[in-house]
Amino acid sequence: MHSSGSSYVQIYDAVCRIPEGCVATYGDVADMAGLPGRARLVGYALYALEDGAAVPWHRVVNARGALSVGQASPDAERVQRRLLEAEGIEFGADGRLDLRRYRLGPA
DNA sequence: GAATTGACGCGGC
DNA sequence: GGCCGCGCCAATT
Repeated sequence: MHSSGSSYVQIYDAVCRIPEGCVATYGDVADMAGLPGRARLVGYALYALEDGAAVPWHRVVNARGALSVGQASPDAERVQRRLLEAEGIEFGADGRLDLRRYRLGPA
């Protein structure tokens, strides 16, 4: 019934759990969503997000501390960086952020 | 219905 | 520390 056969709702819920001013990797979100090892599914779920969704998708970055949104929309990457900086997250000269400082605990 | 791609992660060199 | 290859599942062609 309410399962809808899609675990994407779980992923969206996990992303919504990321506190402001912090970021999480695709693998972490997958783990929080109960999908260990399915980091790619997280990317698909966020890609399917509609413009205006109540999901802080900009707080999701790859394991390298960089933004992968550019692979889908080069313009979206700039928007993501803007939102992260607005939350107090600083980017390095290489366009990457400090995961050891902003990344959430695996749990 | 099969083959390919894709908002990734990790181990190995 | 950076680059290469494999694995994973879903959506698209």
